[in-house]
Amino acid sequence: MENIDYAHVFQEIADLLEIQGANPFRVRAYRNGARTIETLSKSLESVLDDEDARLEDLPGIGKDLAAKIRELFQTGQLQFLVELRQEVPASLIQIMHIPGLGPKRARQLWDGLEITTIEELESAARDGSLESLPGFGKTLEAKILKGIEELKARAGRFKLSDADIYVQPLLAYLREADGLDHLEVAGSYRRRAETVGDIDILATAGEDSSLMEHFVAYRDVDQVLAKGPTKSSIRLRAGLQVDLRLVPRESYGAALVYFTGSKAHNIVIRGIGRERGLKINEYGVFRGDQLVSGTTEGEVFASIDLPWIPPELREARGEVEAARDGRLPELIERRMIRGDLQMHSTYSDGKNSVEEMVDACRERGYQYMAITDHSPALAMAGVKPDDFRRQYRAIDKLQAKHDDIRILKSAEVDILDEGKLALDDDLLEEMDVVVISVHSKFNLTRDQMTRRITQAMKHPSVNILAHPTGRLINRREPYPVDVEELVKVASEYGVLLELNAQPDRLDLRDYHLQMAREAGVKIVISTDAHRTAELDYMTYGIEQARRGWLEIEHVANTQTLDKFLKLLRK
DNA sequence: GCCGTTTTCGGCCCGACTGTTTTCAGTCG
Repeated sequence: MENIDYAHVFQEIADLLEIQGANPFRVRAYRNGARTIETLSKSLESVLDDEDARLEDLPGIGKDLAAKIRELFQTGQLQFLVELRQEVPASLIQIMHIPGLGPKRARQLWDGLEITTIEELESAARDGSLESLPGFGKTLEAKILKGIEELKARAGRFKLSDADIYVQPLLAYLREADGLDHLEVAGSYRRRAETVGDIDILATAGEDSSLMEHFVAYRDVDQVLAKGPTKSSIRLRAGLQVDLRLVPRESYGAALVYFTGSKAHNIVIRGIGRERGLKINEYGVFRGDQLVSGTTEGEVFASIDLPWIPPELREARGEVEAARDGRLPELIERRMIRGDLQMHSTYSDGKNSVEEMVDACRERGYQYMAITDHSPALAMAGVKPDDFRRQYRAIDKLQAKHDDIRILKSAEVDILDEGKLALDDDLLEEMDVVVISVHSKFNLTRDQMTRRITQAMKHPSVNILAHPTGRLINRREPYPVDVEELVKVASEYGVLLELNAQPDRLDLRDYHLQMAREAGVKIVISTDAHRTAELDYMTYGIEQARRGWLEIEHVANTQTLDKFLKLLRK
């Protein structure tokens, strides 16, 4: 089991206890334990193996949770959870994923109307019987129906970062198989799409290879869905379906193109082949019955006179035409990043001190960084103006110790009603860079929200608009906002737009980035790290930037410190 | 359920917002 699987068990317990009406601090204890496990830099099972390490030394893990971890490790299940599921229908947890419904209302639905599933909830909302429950009115009913729609639309999709957690160990395991020569993940995972449905792995191997046997014997298999000589499917315990295809060596490139997709991209490619009398499929490129190429991807593209196209671009958004005309972008790479412009410290809701964040950025070879703690408008997380000034003095002292990195004084300032900012102008003027973002009142109309944000962008101190659409992947839709208008105002006023690299956010999205690129608006890729390890989310930002066609010149934090500062309007 | 100590138990984040209500409960961050 991976760390995230242990974390999920504790989250489920927390959810079920919450519905039961348990002591809220007990619930939180399970959630804290889950968070500790999820953010652990090493595997929980390696802690179990290590004689010098004790589970109980991990923050939030006491005697009880440690015992539960050991039980899970040894038996693969947890008696306590089994019993809990008999008391509370686990399907109620799904109901709590609908915005507006929490543990109390889930309990109310169960007690009052015997609703335990999304389907039952939907029909009760449709026939109006929900309104018979105290506290449920027409507005909430409509909100629930909308929430169910959105939940259905994303059913079964995994965030890319979650898929990585399962796919990487599986790949390492598969590479141990005898007689293997090529192994690669295709599909939306390879295109680095923000969510993935299932995982397609392609391989080539010798005739006596153990690969297929090895695959279905993987330790995390929940069910073997199909097993054949050239294709097998498994479902992992996490619910992720993985297909493994064994293809002939001479077809490997063609299969990789075919299974990497996207479907729309493949249609364009096949169309060009057909114009030239070629048939392109997963087995190769054919003229009549004659196989003409297909061993590598490069060969397949070359057969229709195209250069190799990076997988991130294969979305039929103009990449084939660009390839044909020799204007494929030279996509940005991780090593080009020289700074990170959004991160938090213990002054607000970050887990590491300013000094620890500075050291972590130096370790990553950055030339500059910005500490962007929250303004006071965000409940609990906010830093008061005096404390910002205290932080800036601390930064001065820290800066004196390091000449290899510039620590920019900053803040993530809340955009309030009507586009006002949550900090006073004189404090904003003391900052080296001002980052703004929306964290409240998401239910404005599109026009109101767009006006609110553009108004804030026009403030003369503002430099960067962070996570411009506010979406949380698989959890919350973006608030309604006209991104095209944001891009236009950014261009007029010299505001940079953020690509937030948190795997939950990835905001702006790939096609917005393409839009910004066209408009000449520079992008800042920031991790929004709340602990040092999250600085490595930069990779997820880079991948989305590549999907958005961004090159080095389009990304402000690829520039040297001097050039970056010149990009900030003053 | 965890933590830290006061070593045996009390404290654990809390304010904004929403939709419902008519003074507040539930959700959210």
